[in-house]
Amino acid sequence: MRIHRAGLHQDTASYGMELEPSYTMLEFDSLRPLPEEAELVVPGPAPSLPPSSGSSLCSICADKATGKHYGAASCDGCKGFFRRSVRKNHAYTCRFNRQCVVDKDKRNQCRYCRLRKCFRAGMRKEAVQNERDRISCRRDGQGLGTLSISMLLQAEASTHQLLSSVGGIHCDTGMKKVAHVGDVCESMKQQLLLLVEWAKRIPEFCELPVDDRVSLLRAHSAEHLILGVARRSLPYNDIILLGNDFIIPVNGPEMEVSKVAARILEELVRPLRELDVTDMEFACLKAIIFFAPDCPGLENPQAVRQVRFQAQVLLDEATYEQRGRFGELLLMLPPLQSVAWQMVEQLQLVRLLGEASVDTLLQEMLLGEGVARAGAAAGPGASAGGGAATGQGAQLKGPEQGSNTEVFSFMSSGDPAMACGPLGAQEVLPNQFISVILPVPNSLPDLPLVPTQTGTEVYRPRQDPGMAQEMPSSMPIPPMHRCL
Amino acid sequence: MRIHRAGLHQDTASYGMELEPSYTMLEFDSLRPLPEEAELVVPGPAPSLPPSSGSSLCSICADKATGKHYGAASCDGCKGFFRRSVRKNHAYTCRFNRQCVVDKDKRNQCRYCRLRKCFRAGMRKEAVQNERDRISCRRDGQGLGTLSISMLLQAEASTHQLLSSVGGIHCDTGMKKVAHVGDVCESMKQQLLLLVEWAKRIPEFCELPVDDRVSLLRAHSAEHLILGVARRSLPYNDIILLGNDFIIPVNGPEMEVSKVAARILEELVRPLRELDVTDMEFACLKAIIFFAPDCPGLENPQAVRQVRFQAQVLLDEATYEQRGRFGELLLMLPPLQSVAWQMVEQLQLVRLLGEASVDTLLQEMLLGEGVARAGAAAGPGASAGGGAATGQGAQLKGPEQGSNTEVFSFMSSGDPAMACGPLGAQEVLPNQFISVILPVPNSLPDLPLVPTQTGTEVYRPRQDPGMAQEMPSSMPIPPMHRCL
DNA sequence: CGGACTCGGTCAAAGGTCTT
DNA sequence: GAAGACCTTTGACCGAGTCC
Repeated sequence: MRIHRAGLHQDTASYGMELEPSYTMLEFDSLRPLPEEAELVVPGPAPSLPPSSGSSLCSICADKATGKHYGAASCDGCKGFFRRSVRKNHAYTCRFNRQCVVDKDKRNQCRYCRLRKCFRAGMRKEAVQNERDRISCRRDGQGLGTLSISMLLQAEASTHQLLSSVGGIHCDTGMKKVAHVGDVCESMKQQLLLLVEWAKRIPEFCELPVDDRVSLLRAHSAEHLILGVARRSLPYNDIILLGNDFIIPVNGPEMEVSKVAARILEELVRPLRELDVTDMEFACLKAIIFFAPDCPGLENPQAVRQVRFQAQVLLDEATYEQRGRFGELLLMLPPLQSVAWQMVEQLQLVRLLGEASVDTLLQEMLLGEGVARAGAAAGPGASAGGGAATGQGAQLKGPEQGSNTEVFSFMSSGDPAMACGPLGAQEVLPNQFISVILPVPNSLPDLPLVPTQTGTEVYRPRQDPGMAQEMPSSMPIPPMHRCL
Repeated sequence: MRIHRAGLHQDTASYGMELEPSYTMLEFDSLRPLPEEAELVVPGPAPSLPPSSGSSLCSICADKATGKHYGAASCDGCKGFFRRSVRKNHAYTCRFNRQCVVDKDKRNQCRYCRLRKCFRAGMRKEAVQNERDRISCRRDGQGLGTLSISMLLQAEASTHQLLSSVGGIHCDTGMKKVAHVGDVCESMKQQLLLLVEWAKRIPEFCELPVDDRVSLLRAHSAEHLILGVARRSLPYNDIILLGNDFIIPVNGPEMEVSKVAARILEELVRPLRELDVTDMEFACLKAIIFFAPDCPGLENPQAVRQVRFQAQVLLDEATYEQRGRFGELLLMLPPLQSVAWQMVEQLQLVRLLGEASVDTLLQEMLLGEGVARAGAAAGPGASAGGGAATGQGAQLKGPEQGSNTEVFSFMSSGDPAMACGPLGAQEVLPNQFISVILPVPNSLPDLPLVPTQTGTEVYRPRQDPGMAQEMPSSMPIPPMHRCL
């Protein structure tokens, strides 16, 4: 570099360096470079070619110089010696009279005199920089935790294999059938089973207590369905592609379903498409959603929080090349949660209307019903937390001190007959309370699923996770437990 | 290299500038002014320092910048480093915790963190060209907009002034009164007015069309209330401190209210306290929540999205020195949304039970009712979007093609008398549909607000933003419009 | 036309690597 | 651990298009 103006700091006086007995390197600070002629070991004649290449000789040991280093023409040896000495703050001592000859042959015989000659030749310790990063290409994986992107991608790939063999590669929308309610439920069931399989491929998940595993699987399963369907629908416009190759058009016949589809397209598919989300990012998002420490009734929320932390750091590092990308991805989660809730409401409605048979797995995972084994150990863990009756099944919060006696209550101001209709056809679990309000069919109730054009709203409470404690152990095992 | 200039600062004892052992430690100099601010703060009076006037600081290492390079103001060193890294497709690895400090002195100590910071500062791979062909697309825009942390902090401070004079500094919980329903509503009203004032101090907000301003104010007002109360309650345990100095104890008499309080404490206050959230971070979070592009009926969602983008990048930059902090902060938003919805349900319930008079402002902003002027221009903009009947008022989505005729429908299987009771006492807006389900009072309905111990769930639809178009213009101006 | 900007490239002199 | 031959990275400086 050319900023060697620092060499201009002149202190006239002392080249007569006094030989202080102090043996720290501090003493060299006062040394000033001597005129080169005076210092050259081979001063005068310089037989062959000193004048042409003045920089060819090391001004410390007269070896061949490799350039100027730290302010003085020097060889690699003296360069390295000076750097090591300064970096490590070495304190040398001369065993003789500090008048040792320093040349190519004898330069290693006295470090004290060699270093002193470095300073005299003009080397400055300020020119030695801080230690830098290593150059070697050691590949060190993720230093944090055990969660890795490759593992997440593998888990994802393994659950997609089944899918790809079914769906094939035919992006032709026109070839696909429009899904009816039963198709949607069937697809959801498939996807939920895949979600369980996905989770089981994550070691961090398998190490959790079984009740926590169940809680996590139930907590945000709806969001996983929505995220999955949004991802699958990325290549298309105005349609949602289900896992079983059915589609839901935005302007389909079943209006309430199409409304959810429209929100998926507008609030999720479109921004995800604009971001051009990668598989890696999807995998991380999925894990971030899955390992939700706020999930009610968790025995060990801190463990879950740590896994989520690893996942979000993984996503951060996977996206750091684009400013703001990480934030934009995480900011997809609130609308995802919102859309997922709306979908659950639709499902609740469908079940109550008897439009389709809602599988017990869907009931347990999406509707938060079914036999409650999860949360059995919620006792002290959920102490201050949980609380909150949590309407709308937000995050599957269950009131842990709520009533155990729950009954179905259903009513429609428009058609009271509907109230009791579907209830008989489904299993009503003991101690289960589900109340639902149906929208008023006011204009065109021609479509079976759509009693009204306005919003269809369903209230969906959750089971009490604490009530399992009082349940007889002989009760049937819920479907999710059988999966695990 | 500029280490030569280091010679000017006379070193003390340690010439062997060893690595500071702390250089990988967290350093929270979060008050470091942003480069843009630094420029703006010293606008005019710098005639004496021409060299420092036009030049800013490198946004990566704070060395003197030589201009904008690849999208970020940077020094020649970071410029060259970025170019080499991109050209050679280097993949660096941090030997530490990926939180290395990157400044003028230490920028060469971790290439991973340096490159990461280059991206964070706004450098883009695409700006690195391989050959000598100039791509004419210069003037890439400002990169980041005009939103600044100082402005956000000012807006925050100005709305807190009123507050601090009221609340004073008495952390003695015992001295405060337990809030009743009316106190809670009163506090909410105060805070909502402060929210409006806060928004009006943000230039980006003021530049939006009036309908969009109203939409934004309504969209996430409940979350702002919850975030504010959580922040205010940070120093306390087991109580929630309202803005008007009342408190809500977790084990208070009004159980449903206390349940919300418990969720606030557990899901929001506790993690926020563990993070030790700063004012700056709160300010950014508030803006991120506020500028929600998914807000229904927005005339110009892209403008809102850009502001939110700026806000989240600001938060990212304010937190980048602590690994994972940005993600943890953003991951507070889903539970915040969830708790906010539950609070709105409680409010809905309170109003229906006639427990307290719910101000029209609360109705408009929190319950999404009242005169609908917002969304009047929703016509083409909300085309594909919105859709979705959106139960539970998720993000205030309103069905834009839904029915305009909405009626109250209410039912309780336990106490039918309650169904019609409160409805008479409240104003039923025209074309309004509100259906609410009340929990079954099964065990101890002794508390007025708490009909049941189980979850209290309220269904809360929103008004149709599109219906305003058909409304006569002579209708009364809603309270929020008067504020603006 | 000319100065401000921001690309690309250069290469002395830093750094690190690795065998002896 | 030190020495030093050998290779990589850094960044100050410069030229060249482009746009005011």
